[in-house]
Amino acid sequence: MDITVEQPGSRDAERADGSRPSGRPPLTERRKAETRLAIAHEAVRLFAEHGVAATSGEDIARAAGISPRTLWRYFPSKEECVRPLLSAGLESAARRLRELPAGRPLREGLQAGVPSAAERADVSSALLRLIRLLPDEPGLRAVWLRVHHDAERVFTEVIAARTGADPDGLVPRLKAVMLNGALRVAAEEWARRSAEADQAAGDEAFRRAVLQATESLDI
Amino acid sequence: MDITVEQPGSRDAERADGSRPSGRPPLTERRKAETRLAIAHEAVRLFAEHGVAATSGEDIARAAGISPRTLWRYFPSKEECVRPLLSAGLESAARRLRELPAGRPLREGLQAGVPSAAERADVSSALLRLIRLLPDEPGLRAVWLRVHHDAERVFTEVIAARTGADPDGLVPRLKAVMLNGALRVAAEEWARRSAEADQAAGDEAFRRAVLQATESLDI
DNA sequence: GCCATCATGACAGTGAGTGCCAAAAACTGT
DNA sequence: ACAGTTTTTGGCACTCACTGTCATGATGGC
Repeated sequence: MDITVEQPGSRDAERADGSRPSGRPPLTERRKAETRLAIAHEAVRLFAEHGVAATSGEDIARAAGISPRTLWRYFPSKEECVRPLLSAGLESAARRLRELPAGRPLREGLQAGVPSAAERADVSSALLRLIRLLPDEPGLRAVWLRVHHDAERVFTEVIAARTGADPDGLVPRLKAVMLNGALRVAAEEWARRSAEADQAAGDEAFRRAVLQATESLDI
Repeated sequence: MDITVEQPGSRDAERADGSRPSGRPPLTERRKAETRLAIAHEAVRLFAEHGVAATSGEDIARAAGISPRTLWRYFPSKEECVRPLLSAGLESAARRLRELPAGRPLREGLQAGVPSAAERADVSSALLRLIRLLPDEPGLRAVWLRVHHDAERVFTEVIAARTGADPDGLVPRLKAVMLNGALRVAAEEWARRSAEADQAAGDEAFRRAVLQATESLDI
């Protein structure tokens, strides 16, 4: 379910079966998730305004209203602060694919587009700004690549389950990685076209890329 | 030709037309390339023996017989020290694709396998050890991903030139990224099988992955 | 309201990475 | 071979990303 790697601050996320460890209050959990997202938004804003290099961890912490020590407990590096925004679309895509009725081609679960996948408008607009930062910011690009890399495992499992193939086999992994790369390009294209033209053009570009990829992969 | 990003220490690599800036002596150039590779080998050895976290930049510099300050001029981070090994195979693959006669399918330029692409036995064996470190070392995995990301541009151009498509268009980029991901999986599979079984098995796995990918991409 | 648990913050420390300048080495021409 | 120039290297001091540890405060269970 959860694509992001375990953060030191979220010691007890939900288990695979949905139960919570002892009696962990969802209130605290929710507040922590909000803090995570607030940090991400502030980080993107500062990165966009001054660049990554000129933004210190202390700056981000101050903007988010927490101490630097707490910031490092939420994220292992300042670049990683933007991860919640970058991974939102992929998590949503993975969820859709899992819930897709058997027999339907995977592309049906992927053509919803980025903005509807992000679900919240502020997330979507922050994501747009963020993706436009990627070409000039190698550190953020690295996070973008890592986020997608983390998603490969999930896609592999989904594809294997759907085609009845061995999840550790070569073909499902190959298709998953290729699909994943296509989703990355599609998202980048979405951001480019959304900024150049309008949102509809961005969505259209996303859909076209997904279709092209899923057809050639036959999924 | 050169996939690796420009390093601060190599201020004047060869130009695209093959000429050198003023009268830059190839002797110095060659010595620097040797130093780069020597650093890479020592870094892999130390990373494999003690782990990345327990290996300091000073350790690598001492093993390579240079000062720490010089090490940071050759590479921007200790993880990046392994880049020359990781990028060797991709550079070789890109070269093969460029030199492939027009009309031939791209897969013919890719099926040579990793070891022959690395050309030197010590590079190939170091690469094998290195790829086996990737699952446990997030920092090195990030370099692996970045190296492949850097190769995407080259593959895009090759594919666009071969199919007569617009190099800035969606389809060439899509195919390049997907092919690139497949090459990454193929190399990982090569390393796994080479260690589990023997070199022939590794080569076979590599070839199978490349064939599968190029066929579905129709290149 | 009391207790256990856990998130937060303050402080000090490590080490990666950089700017700056001086020394050394390599290349140029004569 | 030698002088002059350019380039590479090394030493030093510095910044800052990030961590271990402990004290403190907030939260939830009872």
